[in-house]
Amino acid sequence: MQARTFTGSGRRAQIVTAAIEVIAEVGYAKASFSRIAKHADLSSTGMISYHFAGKDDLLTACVAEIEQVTGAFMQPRIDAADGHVARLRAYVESNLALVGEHPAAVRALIDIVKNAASQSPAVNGRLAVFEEHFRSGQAAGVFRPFDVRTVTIALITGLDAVVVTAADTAPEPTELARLGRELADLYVRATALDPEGGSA
Amino acid sequence: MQARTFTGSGRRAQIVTAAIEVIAEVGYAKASFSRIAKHADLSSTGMISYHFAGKDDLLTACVAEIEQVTGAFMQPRIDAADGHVARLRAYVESNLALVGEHPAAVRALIDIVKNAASQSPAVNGRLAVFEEHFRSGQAAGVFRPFDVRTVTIALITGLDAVVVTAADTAPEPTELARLGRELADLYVRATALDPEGGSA
Amino acid sequence: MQARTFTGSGRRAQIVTAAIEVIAEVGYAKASFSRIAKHADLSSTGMISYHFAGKDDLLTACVAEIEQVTGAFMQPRIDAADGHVARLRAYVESNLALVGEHPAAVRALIDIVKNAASQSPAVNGRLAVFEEHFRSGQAAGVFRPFDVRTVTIALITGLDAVVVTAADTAPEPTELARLGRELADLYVRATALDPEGGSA
Amino acid sequence: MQARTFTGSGRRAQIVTAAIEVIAEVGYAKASFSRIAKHADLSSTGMISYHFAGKDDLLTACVAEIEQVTGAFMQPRIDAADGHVARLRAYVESNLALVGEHPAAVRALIDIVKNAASQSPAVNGRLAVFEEHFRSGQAAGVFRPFDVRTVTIALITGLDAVVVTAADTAPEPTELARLGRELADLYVRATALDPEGGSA
DNA sequence: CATGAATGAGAATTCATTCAT
DNA sequence: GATGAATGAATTCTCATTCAT
Repeated sequence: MQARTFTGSGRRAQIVTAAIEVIAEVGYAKASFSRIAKHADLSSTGMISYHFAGKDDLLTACVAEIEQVTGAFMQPRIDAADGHVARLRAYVESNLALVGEHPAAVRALIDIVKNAASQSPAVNGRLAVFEEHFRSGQAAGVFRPFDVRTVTIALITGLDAVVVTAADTAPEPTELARLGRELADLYVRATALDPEGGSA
Repeated sequence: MQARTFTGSGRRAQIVTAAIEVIAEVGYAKASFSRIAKHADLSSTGMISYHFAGKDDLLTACVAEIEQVTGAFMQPRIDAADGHVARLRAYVESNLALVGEHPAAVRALIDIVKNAASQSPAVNGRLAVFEEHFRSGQAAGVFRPFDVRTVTIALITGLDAVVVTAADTAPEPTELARLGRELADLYVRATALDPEGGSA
Repeated sequence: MQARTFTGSGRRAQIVTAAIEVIAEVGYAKASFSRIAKHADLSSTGMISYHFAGKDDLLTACVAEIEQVTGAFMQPRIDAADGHVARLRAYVESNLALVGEHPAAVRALIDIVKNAASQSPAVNGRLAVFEEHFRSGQAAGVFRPFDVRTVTIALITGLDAVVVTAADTAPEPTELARLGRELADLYVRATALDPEGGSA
Repeated sequence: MQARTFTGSGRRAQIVTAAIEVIAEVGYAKASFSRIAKHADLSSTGMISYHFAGKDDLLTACVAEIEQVTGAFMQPRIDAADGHVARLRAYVESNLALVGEHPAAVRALIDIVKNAASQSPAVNGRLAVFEEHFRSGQAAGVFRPFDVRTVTIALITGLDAVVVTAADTAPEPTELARLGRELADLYVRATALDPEGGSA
């Protein structure tokens, strides 16, 4: 059922893997074809241009690959959670746990997202999932009424920033878990219904 | 009395202004000396190198200039607020309001911060102010106990992202005010003490 | 069998040749990538950067190429000479004869040597060969005892200067031969044992 | 009688002094107006262009100044020597002794001479003095007959090279004296008449 | 399919010189 | 006289892309 987001030929996969590692190491801005080719033990950058239509194409492939990997890690944890609030918490916590498993992928993804035009599909995809979650949660009466788009932007980028910070310092799994709980607490409180007995 | 944080000679100021506008327009990554020189009606990029020791120096000057401008707008509004919570709200709301006044400055600053090394003074300065505010608020018993650093990172970057989004769409002042209130609500709730009567 | 000290691909060789000629013409200091590219009919300096890691790399390749050429000319003449003194003479004379055969190579090499840091391998290599020759000659009792290093420096640079001067005026082979004899005489006398019957 | 080789106004002298020090430090090639201005505590390079017609003019002034200084040191020592051979020896030895007194001046002069066009007056001046000395010595029958020009070039540049090497290592005065004697020995032997009893 | 050489635009920086004040 | 801002050409190097083999 799963559409093949996979990178096709061996060469493509090899290049994508190298690109992700390079982006994670030196950042999006400095991830030139040269550097990626060198990292992938390719003798020339022509190779990359041959397999990808351009830098955007390569980046898209990287994002797809990363989402494959991160999805495989996070999705089961999110699915195991019951209810909108628990799923929000599971998202945040599994995202931080992910840092311990695939630090390069995480760092690369966030760096790409940060630098990509905000209209890019990758960015919008992540936003859309969150927005939908909040909207249905509001409909179900478990999230307070707030401007879904604005809150989504704030929370996702905040989460990204914490994840990047964590990835930079490579902390212990227990510390990652703590950060996840901290942030999940923050987000749950931020979106929770007002206490019912409140006079306001 | 105020030491001149101002950009010194006329030319320097002109270049800084142009640089800010260019960064706001095309982004940090593409803000080359060429582009800035063209924007500032300078005949050569050598001009810029003459007035600034390098790209870092120019960027630092830009940040200083922007902080001058934004501080002048936001500080009085923050100072007018009473108490930690109100000040947090004032910060968020005046930051959004600022978008209507100085969209280029806002966009440029955030782009610089995003791309600068996280150790840069500009970044750390903003974080430090927030952290201190949260810490004293916790001591005063108006914020719940949370990991100040983690929460600060999440909230500041979230705010930045909303601000950038707002700057991109150039909404009416009333819409900006609404966004400010939305986000302030979010942050106030996220950091508020638990209701005292709570059974949990 | 001889490992290829040769310049590898055709382009590299072409660039090295052009570089040597340019250095010979305008001197080390003014031998920019631009000039070399123009001389080699390359459309851009990027070409050179593509084939060589930097200016040092190109220069090293030039030196290797020149030493290849000059060695092929001088070595047989030196080897044909018998004894330390005759070999010293053969070195000096064949070096001046070389000017008639490869004036550009000779001029370029000396210019590079002059401007390179004195620690560069090219410089040290030439010195080492001479020093070893003097030392073994002293041990064999055919050269008087002198400070080998100091004398070597003086004689090599003196030889270089005469060679360059000769290269500048492009004299007849017979004139080159005469200059060679003159200088060889000078050096042989300078290093010869004192006459045995000398009272001093 | 001595024409005023002195640098005229205070500013000129200041610039010349700085230029000499900069050339001695970083070499002729990297001795830009910027660097010299900085070294001289001038706020702009325009100052230099104002006082000197161009780089050549400044260099000429440097050479004149250096020759003033070195002449003041060497000339008395040379004049004190009796006879052509002794004067040759005195020249060489005092030149090496000079390294201990004015290392910057020595280094700068040689660097300028090395890089200047061989037709420059500075270069020719030094050669002419030597040539004249050798010629009159030959006429007086104290030097053997040799090609004066060729030998002069070889010996002067050899001397320069040893001097530079010495200047780089900044040895003790006694070591400088030893080097001077070594080289003087070399040159005296190289130019000496054949032993009279020789059958040739 | 794959390669690696070629391309040409663009990057930041340094340079000697000029010129209005 | 003196200044320092301005100039524009030149420097090495990197970039993404193209193309013939």
